Amino acid sequence: MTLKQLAKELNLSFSTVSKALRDSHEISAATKSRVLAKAKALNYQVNPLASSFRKQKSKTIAVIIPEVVNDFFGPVISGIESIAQQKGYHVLIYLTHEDVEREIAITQVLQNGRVDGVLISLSEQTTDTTHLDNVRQKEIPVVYFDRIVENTDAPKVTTDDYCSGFNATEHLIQHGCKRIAFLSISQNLSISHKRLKGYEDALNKNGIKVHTNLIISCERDDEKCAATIRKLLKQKNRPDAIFAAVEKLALKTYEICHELKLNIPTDVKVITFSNSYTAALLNPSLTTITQPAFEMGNEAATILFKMIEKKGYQSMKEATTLASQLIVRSSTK
Amino acid sequence: MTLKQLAKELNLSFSTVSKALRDSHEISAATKSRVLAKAKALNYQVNPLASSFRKQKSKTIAVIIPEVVNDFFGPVISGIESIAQQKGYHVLIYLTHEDVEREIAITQVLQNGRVDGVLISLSEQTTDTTHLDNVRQKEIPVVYFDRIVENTDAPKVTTDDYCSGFNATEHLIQHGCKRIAFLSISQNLSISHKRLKGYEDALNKNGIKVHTNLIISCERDDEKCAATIRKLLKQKNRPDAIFAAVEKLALKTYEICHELKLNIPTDVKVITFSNSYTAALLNPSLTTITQPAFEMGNEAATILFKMIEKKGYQSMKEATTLASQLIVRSSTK
DNA sequence: AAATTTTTCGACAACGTTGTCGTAAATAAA
DNA sequence: TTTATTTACGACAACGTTGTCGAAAAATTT
Repeated sequence: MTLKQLAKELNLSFSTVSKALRDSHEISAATKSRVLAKAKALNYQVNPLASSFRKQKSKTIAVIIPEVVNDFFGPVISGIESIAQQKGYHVLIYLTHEDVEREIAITQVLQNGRVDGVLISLSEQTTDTTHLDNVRQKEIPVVYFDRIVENTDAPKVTTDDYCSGFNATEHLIQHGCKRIAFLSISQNLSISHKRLKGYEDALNKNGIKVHTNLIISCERDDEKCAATIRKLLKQKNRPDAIFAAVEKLALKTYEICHELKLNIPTDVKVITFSNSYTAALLNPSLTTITQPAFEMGNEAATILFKMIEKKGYQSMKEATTLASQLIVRSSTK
Repeated sequence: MTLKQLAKELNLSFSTVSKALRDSHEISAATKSRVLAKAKALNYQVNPLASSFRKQKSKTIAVIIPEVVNDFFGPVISGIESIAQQKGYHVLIYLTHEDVEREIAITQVLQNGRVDGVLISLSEQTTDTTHLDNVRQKEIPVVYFDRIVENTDAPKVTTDDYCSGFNATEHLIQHGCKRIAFLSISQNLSISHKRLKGYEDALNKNGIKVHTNLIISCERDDEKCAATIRKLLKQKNRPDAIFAAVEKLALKTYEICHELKLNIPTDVKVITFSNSYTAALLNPSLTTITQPAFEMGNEAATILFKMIEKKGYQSMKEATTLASQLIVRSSTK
């Protein structure tokens, strides 16, 4: 059932029918309702491929994320999707698997009208973002969230990573910790930087020297990761607290502590960034800095749609910061 | 940069250029390489909107799932996306939030060429699937996964829910349990049915009477859910084991047990379907039936692409069953 | 009643691509 | 050499929709 067929049924020109369906002021109320009724009766629906092609608007956005196998990106997607569904937009999802080459390949494919906007959380390998600047040059708005890049005038949505890092560290210090190790995954990510800066500043403020050998960047590989943590906790001068920048590292720490018969929190206190519901149920329950993941998706999508809908999106360069929550549980008591 | 502009640069007709780019046998090797070189030099990319429209193929599939905020659907998406990326397809994601009306609205939107295929895991409210039959009638293949519908000849991918239910129950019986409660969320879902059937058959086989008041279907609402479990565990004749059909209910059980000072596994043993990595780290570690989520996404996508690519997809009606894994931990020892 | 404006609709040309068909030129078969 | 066949390209018409423009008909103003 196409527009032309519908028009023939109605004895109207197809341009009239088209305008009637889109509630154009050029069409009388009488014919509008006649068209609408017939369209409903014959279950006519516009062909989105044709419509998108004609208008050069896809009514689709892309979400590019490293992976979706943790408790952070799931809610983020949910937050994005709820706004998109509201606005009548469709959501394409792409996973980079932390691979910058894939990230580049994906952005390449988006450059030609397939999407009207892009939401991205960078891969841990990404240092340069010309591939995203290329997208933006094609008038396709880009919003960064969580894993952002600093030196861009594109809008970004993050949580207050510096404050969270600072507060988490002070929390440990207040509970008597002197040798606090900082575990993160990638040196490239701005979130790692900021969390680390918060950590360092908190130590300095409290008169604790920053030991670079307590600042550890783990590999992606699960085994190497475990080995690093094991080595850290086995050394004579072992840290009395672990501050993990990502949940995975905290869970590995739990495993290793169990293996080495180290008690949490007596021997080692543990704090981590995490959005996992099960943190409260761990043994011992895990103190977390929990990010407002759903809200972050929501906020990023809202900004993106503003940019898509208004043309003056060039002006939108603000950085939005959402507050994370420090949830104190047994692992730091 | 369009095809026409590219053709003008090359002093060729745009149909020649089009054919050269798609490696048509009608074009000589010499001009092909000339075209390809120029296209690369000018960074020409086909307009996907135009191409899709012309061919009436979107190179896009839809994934419709209830939600993405648990450890099951995340890996499923990952499994789907990896195949799609391989095949050069794009993945649209839609969340029903367990709402059948939304599910219907979503399928409505997909009917007109926006996607070449659909992967779906039904909402817990869905009993009737004419909305998906409508999609299939429009020659758009549909593959069901995990939360499927029985009475359809569309392909379906599930895990061996009956066996898992049976084995989990026998596992509890072998550990001395007599009063095993079965907790699920929806009566509509075929997975719930099958898991329940496995539970019942295991009881019968072992000479244990099936008590209908131990078969409990929880509401979606978190509070009501907790109240139901609390009531169950507070009664004089309380069950000595909980078999949860979904992870959420097992975690709620943990919470309530903590609240009521009931010891797991001494007072109550707990087993659940779950894909959570943290199950091993809970207090006590949680015995799970773990589904091969990533593989399920992979398998479903593979079948869908076969149907999309071959025209003889009408013949594909098989049901694929993947094996789940019973991982015994402390909560049932 | 004439002139002007508004309302309401139809004709038509895009949007960029793909596939069919026609047709020269080049090659092969008669 | 003539005829048949293949090769290599161009012309052109779609695909279904939207937006511009023109023009009758109706309503309004002079």
